[in-house]
Amino acid sequence: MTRGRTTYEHLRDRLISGEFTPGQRMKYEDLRLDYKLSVSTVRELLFRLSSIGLVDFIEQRGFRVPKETEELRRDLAQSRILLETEGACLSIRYGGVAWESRLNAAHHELKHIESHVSSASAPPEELIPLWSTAELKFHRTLIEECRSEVLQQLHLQVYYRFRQQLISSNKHFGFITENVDQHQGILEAALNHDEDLVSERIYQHLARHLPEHLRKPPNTNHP
Amino acid sequence: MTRGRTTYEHLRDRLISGEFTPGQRMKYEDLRLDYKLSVSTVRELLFRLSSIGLVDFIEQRGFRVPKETEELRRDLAQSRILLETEGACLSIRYGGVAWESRLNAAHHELKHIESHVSSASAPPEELIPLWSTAELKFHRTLIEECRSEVLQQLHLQVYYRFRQQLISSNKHFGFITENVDQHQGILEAALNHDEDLVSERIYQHLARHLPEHLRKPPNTNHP
DNA sequence: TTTGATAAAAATTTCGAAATTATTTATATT
DNA sequence: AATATAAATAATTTCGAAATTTTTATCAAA
Repeated sequence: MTRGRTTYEHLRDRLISGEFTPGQRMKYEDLRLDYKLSVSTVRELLFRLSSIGLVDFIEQRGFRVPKETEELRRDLAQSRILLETEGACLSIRYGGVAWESRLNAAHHELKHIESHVSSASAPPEELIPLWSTAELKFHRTLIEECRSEVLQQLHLQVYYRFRQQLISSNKHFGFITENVDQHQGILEAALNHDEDLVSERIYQHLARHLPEHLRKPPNTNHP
Repeated sequence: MTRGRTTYEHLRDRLISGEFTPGQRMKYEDLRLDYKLSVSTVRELLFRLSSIGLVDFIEQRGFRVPKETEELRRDLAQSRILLETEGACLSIRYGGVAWESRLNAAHHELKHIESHVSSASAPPEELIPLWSTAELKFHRTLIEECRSEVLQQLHLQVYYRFRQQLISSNKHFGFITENVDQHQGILEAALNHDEDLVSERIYQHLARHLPEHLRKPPNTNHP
């Protein structure tokens, strides 16, 4: 494994766990010192990160952590709904028992972590990365049998950016108690092969990030 | 404007006009000589290109022009349908007269070029870039009032990759006579604010890239 | 002839500095 | 005091070469 790759992933995780302030400049010099790399390598890494939207690049004035805006959060939530409902419905259609079993496993893992988070008075800091990983895994598994690499790639991008937007605004890193039931609900609908219900529940899962006038259930893609 | 930027765009256009063979290696040395740049700069450009999927990057073995596969073409067509129908329907809902007028203009431009292409016995080589630009413009205008920056970004990525897949397989660079009527049909449905019909026609426009068993009209998102 | 090891060549990755451009600070003018 | 200009500083962009890794070529053994 190259140093570029490992550093890339490390930096990516820092970016989605809110270690940088929105709007902050990502200076080559700082990162060069952090990771003991040359500027060119740092620049290259930042380009890779910008390709999934985790940093913004502006010609001749470098890289910045994206600003947090209500608008972008809404946009990302809406895009997630579009991609995830489509992906989930296709997975229900094409996925077999093996998939259902993997989805079950991913949910079990997630539920386990969420129960720990919920029971504590304050969400314990050290569970953040664990929960993040498990939540991503669950949502990725949900769409993984859609038979569209492109859809899955796009979804991953949007998911990362969405998480990044939540992390620094929400002190609870995007976790709310409702999540537990919502994840459960999505799982059950998927196992029942109910495409409409899955769509509906994915929508409800993300609806709180939409403005009031958009908070009506979308008409399903798959009657 | 930096040299990086101009070269980036030049290279992007070469990639979507089929100047490179699918599977071909993008060697630093070759490009360095072509553009009189250093390797690091070339590498950086390739990373930027890979971020929109126009070249594939593999750790430790550089960049390649993506292979052409039936599968990927189908995937990209399907993804375009998803994004473009959603974007078009939202644009119909939110866009005003100004948008309709811009869409009309974009279509007029496209139609003009397409009439030239159709009348000729063989599609004239020099019209390829003109047609490409006009087609992109039309489809981008179609979704530009959807109020989702993210959706538009994703669509652009998918569009570029789709075009790249078509170019080298099809000697006619993706142009067929049916396009003329199809574009006309999409325009008319949009101007009539008929979301279902727009979805249906966008679908038909791209359906020939789908395998037989998927060639039924999708159930509309917006009853 | 094929297989597999070894050496040579070619390509990729990383570096640190030079050149360019933006930003800040200081100075002068209205 | 406010604005504009100029110098100083800081950051970005580009370079070309060194270090590493992969690929290709060569040759001996089965």
